Amino acid sequence: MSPDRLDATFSALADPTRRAILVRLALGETSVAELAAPFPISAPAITKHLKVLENAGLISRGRHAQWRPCRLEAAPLQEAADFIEQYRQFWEQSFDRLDAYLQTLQSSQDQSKKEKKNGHGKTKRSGNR
Amino acid sequence: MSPDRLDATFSALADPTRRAILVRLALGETSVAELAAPFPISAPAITKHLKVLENAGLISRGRHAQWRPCRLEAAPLQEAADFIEQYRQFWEQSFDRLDAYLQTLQSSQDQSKKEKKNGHGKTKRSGNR
DNA sequence: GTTATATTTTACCAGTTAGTTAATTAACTT
DNA sequence: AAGTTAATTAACTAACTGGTAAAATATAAC
Repeated sequence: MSPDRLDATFSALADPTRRAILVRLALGETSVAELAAPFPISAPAITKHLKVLENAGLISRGRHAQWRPCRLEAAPLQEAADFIEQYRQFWEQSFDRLDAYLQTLQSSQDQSKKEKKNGHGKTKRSGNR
Repeated sequence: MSPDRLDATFSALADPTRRAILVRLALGETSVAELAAPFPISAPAITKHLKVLENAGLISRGRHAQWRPCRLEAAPLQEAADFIEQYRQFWEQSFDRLDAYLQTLQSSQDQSKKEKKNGHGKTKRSGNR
């Protein structure tokens, strides 16, 4: 997955207007005017947002008379989710390293008592979903 | 979850240098100099990137002599993942709506033959993980 | 063919961003 | 106290962003 693509996806997602547009589009294909309706900004501003989303590959456009309907293209979103997921795995790993570290600390302190009960909440951390 | 927080998280993730820093930090806490090493940019530029990440809550900083080590804070990342996940569910739903639509189309065409075999690949779309 | 509707393009502006170099702060080392 | 190392702040610049208003384009409807 190219970094440029991730750049484009994440920066498209960084704007609340654009996120709202995506959520609306998940309900189905629709016109620019209907997309624009909820927002207090001008039509050209919406056109610009749509161009950002299109360049990021998050939406595509059609033609129907004087309307240019927008439809969702979810693939890049999936890539972004995958990046975060991969990252989340790293994060899990660093917890594991912390576990291991704390365990060695504890066992060096508890040399006399052979039991090492471990478990400082390993199962608690936000689940694997 | 506040929109501002999502804005900050996604725009922090929109830069490849910052993503690389996060991935490095997932391997463990480290100094600014070590974080800067792989990149062809100046130290002040790295300081700025770290400030962006810190403002987004994605990292936090410590003190150890003249070093200010950075450590990962994964919670906002999780929120971003949750947003995308929620969105992905919408996306699934729109596939379901498409399913329903195509099914009505097919059944209106196939009025004579009562069988409606459905399944145009419903199980194929990227799984629920 | 004129008029109305939907959308985009153009030209502009203010604020932000990512980078630079030079100077500054903070802490350790001798 | 003087010097070294780590990192930040300050001041500046070029490019990008999100917005505007006004003009242009494209299609439909009369």
